[in-house]
Amino acid sequence: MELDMRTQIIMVATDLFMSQGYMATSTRDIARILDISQPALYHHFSNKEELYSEVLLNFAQEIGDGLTAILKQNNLSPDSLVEMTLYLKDNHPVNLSLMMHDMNKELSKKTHLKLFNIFRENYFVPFYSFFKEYEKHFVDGIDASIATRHFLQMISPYITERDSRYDNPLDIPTIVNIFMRGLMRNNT
Amino acid sequence: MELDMRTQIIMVATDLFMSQGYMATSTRDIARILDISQPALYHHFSNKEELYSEVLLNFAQEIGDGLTAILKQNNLSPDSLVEMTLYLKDNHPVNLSLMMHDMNKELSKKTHLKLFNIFRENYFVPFYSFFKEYEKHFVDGIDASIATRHFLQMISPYITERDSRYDNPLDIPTIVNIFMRGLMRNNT
DNA sequence: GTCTATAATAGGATAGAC
DNA sequence: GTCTATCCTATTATAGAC
Repeated sequence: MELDMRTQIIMVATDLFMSQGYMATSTRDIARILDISQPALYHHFSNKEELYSEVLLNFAQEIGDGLTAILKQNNLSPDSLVEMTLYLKDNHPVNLSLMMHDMNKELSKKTHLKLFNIFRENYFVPFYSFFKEYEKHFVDGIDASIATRHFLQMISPYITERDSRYDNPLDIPTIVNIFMRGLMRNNT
Repeated sequence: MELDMRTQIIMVATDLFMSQGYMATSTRDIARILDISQPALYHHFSNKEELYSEVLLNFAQEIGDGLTAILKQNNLSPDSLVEMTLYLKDNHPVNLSLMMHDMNKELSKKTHLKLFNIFRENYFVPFYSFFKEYEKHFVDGIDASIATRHFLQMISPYITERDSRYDNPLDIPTIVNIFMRGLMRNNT
């Protein structure tokens, strides 16, 4: 079964945008891989930004589904947080920091707002559900919402390509556990 | 007293590179602000990368001096960590994540290596000195070196321009305290 | 030491033929 | 729906006059 060109474009664009970022990925790069001309892209998408937006939309929804699945499978157990974060790392061809930077800086106001909500729904909400479960044990002044915001922000530099030279498979469990310990009132 | 052109160029370039990153800052932008022609830059620096390298060199040394001063002034008290981090935030016109990305991705191998060592000396070492002082109270498996590495990595997305809309003045103390609590064996 | 002119390259996007 | 040709703009960098 053949995929239609629009779908193929999105697949290739996802690969490139997610690994290199918005600016560093050119429409020519995308076209070359698909062996079509660069203007052909403009039949399927009105401009580069719209393509990027479409890519992020699909991508974020997949991630959201994955995170929610882990959450349900583990019944919100404490281990879920490490598992969800490892899932992020493994399934993100991307530098998450870079992606957030692109969303904030490289795109028009309108696209930004749309993607911000997609991000909220697919990244924020699953982690929020986790933290909500343990909220009652948090130190004073921290609620599930604050915890989620900080968790996603601090973890973002860890969500990056596998081949990074200064990478250690234990980094994710280490930092997630430090964060969780720091959050809880009694940790013996 | 007039500053020589080389110094002026570095000052302007620091502003732009540090706020926008390497790619998004053009040599034309820099020249326009100084009211000189773009090729004039090439009399003082052999290319854009060398200019960036020079900028980062000076900038990192200033940051290193500032951090070390706080450390000495506070006699390594526990508060030092929040103060040092706030100092970073206040004195970094920059997105620290973006700067690290540029160092890793946009520059030649040779420049990268040179800057990596500068970074180590001026960012890593001061924080390492702090963590070394409290190392004996850390949970098992964490030493000062690991703590420093994680601290800098997780804090990097917080070190960004002041005007960010999703910015809260309490964010730094909050995340720093969570990290520190998570690190220590006994936290009552 | 700074200028103008310009090369060389690359980017996004459009026009119009097929 | 895809192509070729092309436009417009922007980038880093060099040549050579002053």
